[in-house]
Amino acid sequence: MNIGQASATSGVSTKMLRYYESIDLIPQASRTEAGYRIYSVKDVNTLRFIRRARDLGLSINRIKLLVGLWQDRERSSADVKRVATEHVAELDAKILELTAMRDTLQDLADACHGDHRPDCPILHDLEGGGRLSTQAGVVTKDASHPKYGTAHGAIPRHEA
Amino acid sequence: MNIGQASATSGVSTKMLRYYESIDLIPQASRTEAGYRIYSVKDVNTLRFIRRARDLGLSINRIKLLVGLWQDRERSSADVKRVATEHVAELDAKILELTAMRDTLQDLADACHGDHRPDCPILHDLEGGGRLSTQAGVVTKDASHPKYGTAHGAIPRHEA
DNA sequence: CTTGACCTTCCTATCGTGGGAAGCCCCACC
DNA sequence: GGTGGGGCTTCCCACGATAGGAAGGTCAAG
Repeated sequence: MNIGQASATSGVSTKMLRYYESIDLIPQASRTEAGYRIYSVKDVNTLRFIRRARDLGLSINRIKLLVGLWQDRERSSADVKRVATEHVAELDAKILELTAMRDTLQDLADACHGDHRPDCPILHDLEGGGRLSTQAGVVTKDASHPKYGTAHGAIPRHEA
Repeated sequence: MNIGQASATSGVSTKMLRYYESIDLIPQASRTEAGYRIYSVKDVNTLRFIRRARDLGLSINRIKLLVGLWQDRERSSADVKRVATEHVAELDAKILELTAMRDTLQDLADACHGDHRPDCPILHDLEGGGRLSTQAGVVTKDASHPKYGTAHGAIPRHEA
Protein backbone atom coordinates (compact mmCIF):
# COMPACT_ATOMS: atom_id res chain seq x y z
CA MET A 1 0.00 0.00 0.00
CA ASN A 2 1.51 3.33 -0.99
CA ILE A 3 0.84 6.68 0.64
CA GLY A 4 -2.07 7.59 -1.63
CA GLN A 5 -3.97 4.43 -0.86
CA ALA A 6 -3.20 4.68 2.84
CA SER A 7 -4.48 8.23 2.74
CA ALA A 8 -7.66 7.33 0.90
CA THR A 9 -8.54 4.43 3.17
CA SER A 10 -7.60 6.16 6.42
CA GLY A 11 -8.97 9.61 5.73
CA VAL A 12 -5.64 11.23 6.58
CA SER A 13 -4.13 13.41 3.86
CA THR A 14 -0.76 12.49 2.41
CA LYS A 15 0.54 15.79 3.70
CA MET A 16 -0.45 14.82 7.20
CA LEU A 17 0.91 11.32 6.81
CA ARG A 18 4.36 12.68 6.10
CA TYR A 19 3.99 15.27 8.81
CA TYR A 20 2.92 12.73 11.44
CA GLU A 21 5.93 10.69 10.53
CA SER A 22 8.23 13.69 10.83
CA ILE A 23 7.02 14.46 14.34
CA ASP A 24 7.21 10.80 15.35
CA LEU A 25 3.50 10.38 15.93
CA ILE A 26 3.79 7.34 13.69
CA PRO A 27 6.97 5.37 13.04
CA GLN A 28 9.04 5.88 9.91
CA ALA A 29 7.33 3.98 7.14
CA SER A 30 9.40 1.38 5.34
CA ARG A 31 10.23 2.14 1.73
CA THR A 32 10.31 0.52 -1.67
CA GLU A 33 13.57 0.50 -3.58
CA ALA A 34 12.49 3.70 -5.26
CA GLY A 35 11.88 5.39 -1.92
CA TYR A 36 8.08 5.16 -1.88
CA ARG A 37 6.54 4.73 1.57
CA ILE A 38 4.83 1.42 2.27
CA TYR A 39 1.89 1.05 4.64
CA SER A 40 0.28 -2.06 6.07
CA VAL A 41 -3.32 -2.59 7.08
CA LYS A 42 -2.17 -2.25 10.67
CA ASP A 43 -0.67 1.14 9.86
CA VAL A 44 -3.93 2.22 8.31
CA ASN A 45 -5.78 1.19 11.45
CA THR A 46 -3.50 3.36 13.49
CA LEU A 47 -4.12 6.22 11.10
CA ARG A 48 -7.86 5.81 11.45
CA PHE A 49 -7.44 5.87 15.19
CA ILE A 50 -5.52 9.11 14.87
CA ARG A 51 -8.04 10.58 12.50
CA ARG A 52 -10.90 9.94 14.87
CA ALA A 53 -8.98 11.33 17.78
CA ARG A 54 -8.36 14.49 15.76
CA ASP A 55 -12.05 14.63 14.94
CA LEU A 56 -12.66 14.78 18.67
CA GLY A 57 -10.32 17.74 18.82
CA LEU A 58 -7.51 16.03 20.68
CA SER A 59 -4.08 17.57 20.29
CA ILE A 60 -1.27 15.66 18.65
CA ASN A 61 0.46 15.33 21.99
CA ARG A 62 -2.56 13.73 23.63
CA ILE A 63 -3.02 11.48 20.63
CA LYS A 64 0.58 10.39 21.05
CA LEU A 65 -0.29 9.36 24.58
CA LEU A 66 -3.45 7.60 23.50
CA VAL A 67 -1.77 5.69 20.71
CA GLY A 68 0.85 4.58 23.19
CA LEU A 69 -1.79 3.42 25.63
CA TRP A 70 -3.75 1.80 22.86
CA GLN A 71 -0.80 -0.33 21.89
CA ASP A 72 0.06 -1.16 25.47
CA ARG A 73 -1.76 -4.25 26.67
CA GLU A 74 -0.75 -3.46 30.24
CA ARG A 75 -2.38 -0.03 30.20
CA SER A 76 -4.89 0.95 32.82
CA SER A 77 -8.13 2.45 31.61
CA ALA A 78 -7.64 5.15 34.25
CA ASP A 79 -4.77 6.58 32.21
CA VAL A 80 -6.90 6.71 29.11
CA LYS A 81 -9.77 8.25 30.98
CA ARG A 82 -7.54 10.93 32.44
CA VAL A 83 -6.38 12.03 29.00
CA ALA A 84 -9.98 12.19 27.82
CA THR A 85 -11.12 14.06 30.90
CA GLU A 86 -8.39 16.65 30.57
CA HIS A 87 -9.45 17.29 27.03
CA VAL A 88 -13.08 17.59 28.04
CA ALA A 89 -12.05 20.18 30.61
CA GLU A 90 -10.25 22.18 27.95
CA LEU A 91 -13.19 21.92 25.61
CA ASP A 92 -15.48 23.14 28.38
CA ALA A 93 -13.23 26.11 29.07
CA LYS A 94 -13.10 26.98 25.41
CA ILE A 95 -16.85 26.62 25.01
CA LEU A 96 -17.41 28.86 28.01
CA GLU A 97 -15.07 31.47 26.61
CA LEU A 98 -16.65 31.43 23.16
CA THR A 99 -20.14 31.47 24.62
CA ALA A 100 -19.33 34.56 26.68
CA MET A 101 -18.07 36.28 23.54
CA ARG A 102 -21.09 35.17 21.59
CA ASP A 103 -23.57 36.36 24.20
CA THR A 104 -21.94 39.74 24.56
CA LEU A 105 -21.78 40.28 20.84
CA GLN A 106 -25.28 39.01 20.27
CA ASP A 107 -26.68 41.38 22.89
CA LEU A 108 -24.84 44.25 21.32
CA ALA A 109 -26.08 43.30 17.87
CA ASP A 110 -29.62 43.02 19.20
CA ALA A 111 -29.33 46.53 20.57
CA CYS A 112 -28.13 47.86 17.22
CA HIS A 113 -30.92 49.10 15.01
CA GLY A 114 -28.91 48.20 11.93
CA ASP A 115 -30.14 50.83 9.54
CA HIS A 116 -28.59 53.75 7.68
CA ARG A 117 -27.91 55.76 10.83
CA PRO A 118 -24.33 55.80 12.15
CA ASP A 119 -25.25 55.46 15.80
CA CYS A 120 -24.31 51.99 17.02
CA PRO A 121 -24.06 50.37 20.46
CA ILE A 122 -21.52 47.86 19.17
CA LEU A 123 -19.01 50.55 18.33
CA HIS A 124 -19.99 52.39 21.46
CA ASP A 125 -19.16 49.35 23.54
CA LEU A 126 -15.82 48.71 21.88
CA GLU A 127 -14.98 52.35 22.24
CA GLY A 128 -16.08 52.77 25.79
CA GLY A 129 -14.79 49.74 27.61
CA GLY A 130 -16.47 46.39 27.09
CA ARG A 131 -19.46 47.31 29.25
CA LEU A 132 -18.13 50.09 31.42
CA SER A 133 -16.22 49.84 34.69
CA THR A 134 -12.87 49.43 32.99
CA GLN A 135 -12.46 53.15 32.54
CA ALA A 136 -13.34 54.77 35.83
CA GLY A 137 -13.17 51.78 38.10
CA VAL A 138 -16.71 52.53 39.22
CA VAL A 139 -19.64 50.87 37.56
CA THR A 140 -22.13 53.57 36.75
CA LYS A 141 -24.76 51.92 34.64
CA ASP A 142 -26.37 48.50 34.89
CA ALA A 143 -24.35 45.95 36.85
CA SER A 144 -26.85 43.12 36.40
CA HIS A 145 -24.98 41.63 33.47
CA PRO A 146 -22.62 39.11 35.02
CA LYS A 147 -21.82 37.46 31.72
CA TYR A 148 -20.10 40.53 30.39
CA GLY A 149 -17.13 40.10 32.61
CA THR A 150 -16.17 36.60 31.64
CA ALA A 151 -14.16 37.29 28.53
CA HIS A 152 -11.81 39.78 30.11
CA GLY A 153 -8.57 39.48 31.97
CA ALA A 154 -6.17 36.67 31.32
CA ILE A 155 -7.23 35.34 27.97
CA PRO A 156 -4.55 33.02 26.65
CA ARG A 157 -5.25 33.72 23.04
CA HIS A 158 -2.66 31.49 21.45
CA GLU A 159 -3.63 28.50 23.53
CA ALA A 160 -6.46 27.28 21.37
CA MET B 1 4.08 58.61 24.70
CA ASN B 2 6.49 55.86 23.70
CA ILE B 3 5.56 52.29 22.85
CA GLY B 4 5.92 50.98 26.39
CA GLN B 5 3.51 53.52 27.81
CA ALA B 6 1.07 53.05 24.96
CA SER B 7 1.21 49.32 25.59
CA ALA B 8 0.67 49.67 29.33
CA THR B 9 -2.28 52.02 29.00
CA SER B 10 -3.93 50.21 26.10
CA GLY B 11 -3.39 46.62 27.18
CA VAL B 12 -1.81 45.73 23.86
CA SER B 13 1.70 44.29 24.04
CA THR B 14 4.56 46.10 22.34
CA LYS B 15 5.01 43.06 20.14
CA MET B 16 1.46 43.38 18.95
CA LEU B 17 1.75 47.12 18.53
CA ARG B 18 4.57 46.67 16.06
CA TYR B 19 2.78 43.78 14.42
CA TYR B 20 -0.47 45.71 14.00
CA GLU B 21 1.51 48.49 12.41
CA SER B 22 3.25 46.07 10.07
CA ILE B 23 -0.04 44.66 8.80
CA ASP B 24 -1.57 48.13 8.48
CA LEU B 25 -4.20 47.63 11.12
CA ILE B 26 -2.96 50.88 12.60
CA PRO B 27 -1.08 53.59 10.72
CA GLN B 28 2.69 53.92 10.91
CA ALA B 29 3.48 55.67 14.15
CA SER B 30 5.50 58.87 13.90
CA ARG B 31 8.98 58.73 15.31
CA THR B 32 11.34 60.69 17.47
CA GLU B 33 14.68 61.69 16.03
CA ALA B 34 16.15 58.55 17.52
CA GLY B 35 13.56 56.38 15.79
CA TYR B 36 11.31 55.73 18.79
CA ARG B 37 7.63 55.38 18.00
CA ILE B 38 5.34 58.10 19.35
CA TYR B 39 1.71 57.52 20.30
CA SER B 40 -1.02 59.99 21.09
CA VAL B 41 -3.99 59.57 23.40
CA LYS B 42 -6.11 59.11 20.28
CA ASP B 43 -3.86 56.27 19.18
CA VAL B 44 -4.25 54.63 22.56
CA ASN B 45 -8.02 54.86 22.26
CA THR B 46 -7.84 53.06 18.96
CA LEU B 47 -5.64 50.42 20.54
CA ARG B 48 -8.14 49.91 23.33
CA PHE B 49 -10.86 49.54 20.74
CA ILE B 50 -8.79 46.88 19.03
CA ARG B 51 -8.01 45.14 22.28
CA ARG B 52 -11.68 44.85 23.18
CA ALA B 53 -12.56 43.64 19.73
CA ARG B 54 -9.91 40.94 20.07
CA ASP B 55 -11.34 40.05 23.46
CA LEU B 56 -14.60 39.37 21.69
CA GLY B 57 -12.75 37.01 19.38
CA LEU B 58 -12.98 39.11 16.25
CA SER B 59 -10.38 38.46 13.58
CA ILE B 60 -7.90 41.12 12.59
CA ASN B 61 -9.64 41.50 9.25
CA ARG B 62 -12.98 42.16 10.86
CA ILE B 63 -11.39 44.55 13.29
CA LYS B 64 -9.91 46.39 10.33
CA LEU B 65 -13.43 46.80 9.00
CA LEU B 66 -14.76 47.90 12.37
CA VAL B 67 -12.03 50.43 12.96
CA GLY B 68 -12.73 51.83 9.52
CA LEU B 69 -16.43 52.10 10.26
CA TRP B 70 -15.74 53.51 13.69
CA GLN B 71 -13.75 56.35 12.20
CA ASP B 72 -16.27 56.98 9.45
CA ARG B 73 -18.96 59.40 10.52
CA GLU B 74 -21.01 58.50 7.48
CA ARG B 75 -21.15 54.81 8.38
CA SER B 76 -24.42 53.00 8.63
CA SER B 77 -24.99 50.93 11.76
CA ALA B 78 -26.21 48.15 9.46
CA ASP B 79 -22.63 47.64 8.25
CA VAL B 80 -21.36 47.37 11.79
CA LYS B 81 -24.14 45.00 12.74
CA ARG B 82 -23.41 42.77 9.79
CA VAL B 83 -19.80 42.34 10.82
CA ALA B 84 -20.88 41.48 14.35
CA THR B 85 -23.55 39.09 13.18
CA GLU B 86 -21.16 37.25 10.91
CA HIS B 87 -18.83 36.76 13.80
CA VAL B 88 -21.64 35.54 16.04
CA ALA B 89 -22.51 32.98 13.39
CA GLU B 90 -18.94 31.74 13.33
CA LEU B 91 -18.83 31.58 17.09
CA ASP B 92 -22.05 29.59 17.07
CA ALA B 93 -20.65 27.14 14.57
CA LYS B 94 -17.50 26.72 16.56
CA ILE B 95 -19.41 26.28 19.81
CA LEU B 96 -21.59 23.65 18.21
CA GLU B 97 -18.57 21.80 16.92
CA LEU B 98 -16.77 21.88 20.24
CA THR B 99 -19.90 20.89 22.11
CA ALA B 100 -20.37 17.85 19.90
CA MET B 101 -16.80 16.80 20.61
CA ARG B 102 -17.22 17.44 24.28
CA ASP B 103 -20.44 15.43 24.55
CA THR B 104 -19.02 12.47 22.69
CA LEU B 105 -15.88 12.41 24.75
CA GLN B 106 -17.74 12.92 27.99
CA ASP B 107 -20.05 10.03 27.24
CA LEU B 108 -17.11 7.82 26.44
CA ALA B 109 -15.31 8.88 29.60
CA ASP B 110 -18.46 8.22 31.62
CA ALA B 111 -18.57 4.71 30.19
CA CYS B 112 -14.94 4.09 31.10
CA HIS B 113 -14.52 2.53 34.53
CA GLY B 114 -11.13 4.21 34.89
CA ASP B 115 -9.36 1.67 37.04
CA HIS B 116 -6.35 -0.59 36.61
CA ARG B 117 -7.97 -2.77 33.97
CA PRO B 118 -6.95 -2.17 30.34
CA ASP B 119 -10.43 -2.45 28.88
CA CYS B 120 -11.64 0.97 27.79
CA PRO B 121 -14.59 2.18 25.69
CA ILE B 122 -12.68 5.32 24.73
CA LEU B 123 -9.98 3.37 22.97
CA HIS B 124 -12.58 1.01 21.66
CA ASP B 125 -14.44 3.88 20.06
CA LEU B 126 -11.36 5.45 18.50
CA GLU B 127 -10.34 2.05 17.23
CA GLY B 128 -13.68 0.96 15.94
CA GLY B 129 -15.07 3.97 14.16
CA GLY B 130 -16.51 6.85 16.13
CA ARG B 131 -19.57 4.96 17.31
CA LEU B 132 -19.77 2.14 14.79
CA SER B 133 -21.47 2.27 11.38
CA THR B 134 -18.32 3.48 9.66
CA GLN B 135 -16.96 -0.01 9.44
CA ALA B 136 -19.79 -2.17 8.21
CA GLY B 137 -22.13 0.46 6.90
CA VAL B 138 -24.91 -0.94 9.04
CA VAL B 139 -25.58 0.46 12.48
CA THR B 140 -25.92 -2.50 14.78
CA LYS B 141 -26.11 -1.01 18.21
CA ASP B 142 -27.94 2.04 19.53
CA ALA B 143 -28.82 4.61 16.89
CA SER B 144 -30.51 7.03 19.32
CA HIS B 145 -27.42 9.16 19.71
CA PRO B 146 -27.78 11.84 17.06
CA LYS B 147 -25.08 14.01 18.60
CA TYR B 148 -22.39 11.49 17.76
CA GLY B 149 -22.51 12.25 14.09
CA THR B 150 -22.00 15.97 14.27
CA ALA B 151 -18.26 16.12 14.59
CA HIS B 152 -17.52 14.02 11.55
CA GLY B 153 -17.15 14.76 7.89
CA ALA B 154 -15.89 18.07 6.62
CA ILE B 155 -14.26 19.67 9.63
CA PRO B 156 -12.23 22.65 8.46
CA ARG B 157 -9.65 22.31 11.19
CA HIS B 158 -7.46 25.23 10.30
CA GLU B 159 -10.33 27.67 10.10
CA ALA B 160 -10.49 28.56 13.75
C1' DC C 1 8.51 5.01 -25.48
C1' DT C 2 5.46 8.36 -24.06
C1' DT C 3 2.14 10.25 -21.08
C1' DG C 4 -0.06 11.16 -17.05
C1' DA C 5 -0.75 10.00 -12.44
C1' DC C 6 1.73 9.30 -8.49
C1' DC C 7 5.60 9.67 -5.45
C1' DT C 8 9.68 12.26 -3.32
C1' DT C 9 11.71 16.45 -0.71
C1' DC C 10 11.71 21.18 0.45
C1' DC C 11 9.82 25.76 1.01
C1' DT C 12 5.87 28.85 1.95
C1' DA C 13 1.62 30.34 4.03
C1' DT C 14 -1.89 30.55 7.43
C1' DC C 15 -3.24 33.38 12.37
C1' DG C 16 -1.94 35.88 16.32
C1' DT C 17 1.16 35.75 19.67
C1' DG C 18 5.54 35.34 22.36
C1' DG C 19 10.71 34.85 22.93
C1' DG C 20 15.12 36.31 22.16
C1' DA C 21 19.45 38.36 20.15
C1' DA C 22 22.17 42.30 18.69
C1' DG C 23 22.61 46.90 18.87
C1' DC C 24 21.30 51.83 19.80
C1' DC C 25 19.25 55.44 23.09
C1' DC C 26 17.99 57.88 27.25
C1' DC C 27 17.88 59.16 31.92
C1' DA C 28 19.30 59.10 36.55
C1' DC C 29 22.81 58.66 39.67
C1' DC C 30 27.48 59.30 41.26
C1' DG D 1 31.24 63.70 32.57
C1' DG D 2 30.86 58.74 32.85
C1' DT D 3 28.30 54.66 33.47
C1' DG D 4 24.68 51.31 34.21
C1' DG D 5 20.28 49.59 33.59
C1' DG D 6 16.20 49.74 31.34
C1' DG D 7 13.79 50.87 27.12
C1' DC D 8 13.77 51.14 22.30
C1' DT D 9 14.93 49.34 17.48
C1' DT D 10 14.97 45.48 13.88
C1' DC D 11 15.14 40.77 12.61
C1' DC D 12 14.59 35.89 13.12
C1' DC D 13 12.33 31.81 15.19
C1' DA D 14 8.59 29.24 17.42
C1' DC D 15 3.98 27.53 18.12
C1' DG D 16 -0.23 23.91 15.98
C1' DA D 17 -2.02 21.62 12.35
C1' DT D 18 -2.82 22.06 7.88
C1' DA D 19 -2.60 23.16 2.83
C1' DG D 20 -0.32 24.67 -1.52
C1' DG D 21 3.16 24.39 -4.75
C1' DA D 22 7.66 23.64 -7.23
C1' DA D 23 11.16 20.56 -9.00
C1' DG D 24 12.24 16.19 -9.96
C1' DG D 25 12.01 10.89 -9.90
C1' DT D 26 8.87 6.58 -10.78
C1' DC D 27 5.49 3.58 -12.29
C1' DA D 28 2.05 1.57 -15.20
C1' DA D 29 -0.94 1.67 -19.03
C1' DG D 30 -1.33 2.61 -23.72
